[in-house]
Amino acid sequence: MELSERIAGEIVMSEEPGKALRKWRQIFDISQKELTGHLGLSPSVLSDYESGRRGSPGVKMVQKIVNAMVEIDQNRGGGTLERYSEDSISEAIPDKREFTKGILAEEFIETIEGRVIGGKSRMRRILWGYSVIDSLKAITTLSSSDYLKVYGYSSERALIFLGVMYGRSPMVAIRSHPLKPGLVIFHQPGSIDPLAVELAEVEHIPLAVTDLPLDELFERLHKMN
Amino acid sequence: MELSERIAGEIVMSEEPGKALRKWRQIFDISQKELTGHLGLSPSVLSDYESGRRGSPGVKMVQKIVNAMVEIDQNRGGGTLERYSEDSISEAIPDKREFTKGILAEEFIETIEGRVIGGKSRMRRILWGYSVIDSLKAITTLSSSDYLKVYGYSSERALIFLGVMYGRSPMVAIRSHPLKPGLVIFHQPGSIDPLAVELAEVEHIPLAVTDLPLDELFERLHKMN
DNA sequence: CAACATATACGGCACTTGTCGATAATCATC
DNA sequence: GATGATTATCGACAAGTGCCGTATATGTTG
Repeated sequence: MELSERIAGEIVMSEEPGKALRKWRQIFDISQKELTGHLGLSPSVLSDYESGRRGSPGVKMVQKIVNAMVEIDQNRGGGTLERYSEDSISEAIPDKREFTKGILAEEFIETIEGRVIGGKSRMRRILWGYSVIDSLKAITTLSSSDYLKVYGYSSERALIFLGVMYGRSPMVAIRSHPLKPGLVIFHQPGSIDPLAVELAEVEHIPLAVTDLPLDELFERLHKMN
Repeated sequence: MELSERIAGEIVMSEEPGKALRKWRQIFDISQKELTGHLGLSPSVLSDYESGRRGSPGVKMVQKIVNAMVEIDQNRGGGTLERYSEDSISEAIPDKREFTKGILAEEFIETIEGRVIGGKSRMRRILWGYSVIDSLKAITTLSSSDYLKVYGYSSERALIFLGVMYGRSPMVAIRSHPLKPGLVIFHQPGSIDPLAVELAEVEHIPLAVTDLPLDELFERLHKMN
């Protein structure tokens, strides 16, 4: 899953590892000089690999190089990295934050005056952020790769769904998705499909409902920390 | 995406590549002897890598080894490979097949007397298999990693959902999942949620409904080729 | 516990990496 | 078309891989 592993894998399994190395260096837009500088090596080293004079670099070498590329990219603001992992933010996610310190699911629910309706077994989970999702916009405008972005840094977070009708679809989406949130909130749902509750139970994800007005909800979310 | 690349990536980026090598060899359940035999090498070679005497095998070495593991597994019937792409079959998927030659989505629909209700733009897609999914069982018994197994070798296949109520949840699941089918069929759905149709449209996945009795449906599926 | 299959350990040798530094070739671009 | 940055090429040498064969452990299982 790690991007660096994917890159490394591609390099290793490539016919000409040197070419693959170069490809990724260019994707990251880093010069041989900068890259080797970062590693305390002389530029000719990289050139030798890329051009194939050394045809089978050791895994430690590849490791160092890939890590260096990722680090350099990160120092620059992580542009490339992000382009290759998550996508640009869409309006389907009106709010999204990471906490500096964890907060118990229990407390989270309390703060937004939520009523727990399922997944009670894991109320003492620690959450590290939340994402607010406009259900309708999400399913109509988000691409599948966008879905990953719903989860920020940690998937141990609350997902708050707005505009929920029965709550069945969001829970099915969660069920079918490899990343699981630590808490699910429905904001002013129509009615609740028992299946939604059952899925929360099966996945051991606390599920709660809040009826706070939207602005009040955002208010309380922002005050959290 | 290639499993071999994922394995290679994991090996290369691992702290101890030797350990990772061993891990995968064991997952594939291949002895050092068999593996090295396949490569025309002596077993001590592998042992030396795995135990770390040679700490940084060259990429060509890793490549050879990973390829050998995959090949051996394939010669044996590809058990492990499959387990890592798809999982063991659950009753939520009563039927699932790969075709030997592709079939047009159009033809597929015709064969099962389907009525197209969305995603008409891509009727000439070629399908390479199908999976029948018992909707209720699927969402209640499949784990998220199981969901991958719905897709056999190719995601260019038809997904046939049984026991659909409105068709909303299956389409949302598809929407949120990175792998997309080439055709979606609902078997005797209750009513159809317009959103399901819209999603089919957005994803450019033909969506059709069939009212054939179940046994007749299976009959026709089996006759396909 | 034999007997067998499997895995580890290790000395040894040819060949390749890993690394430098210096020089030569490319490539923008002012 | 001269300047500066980027990449390519290459000889050199220490360190390490790639490979073998054999000897030794470490399991299994009849």
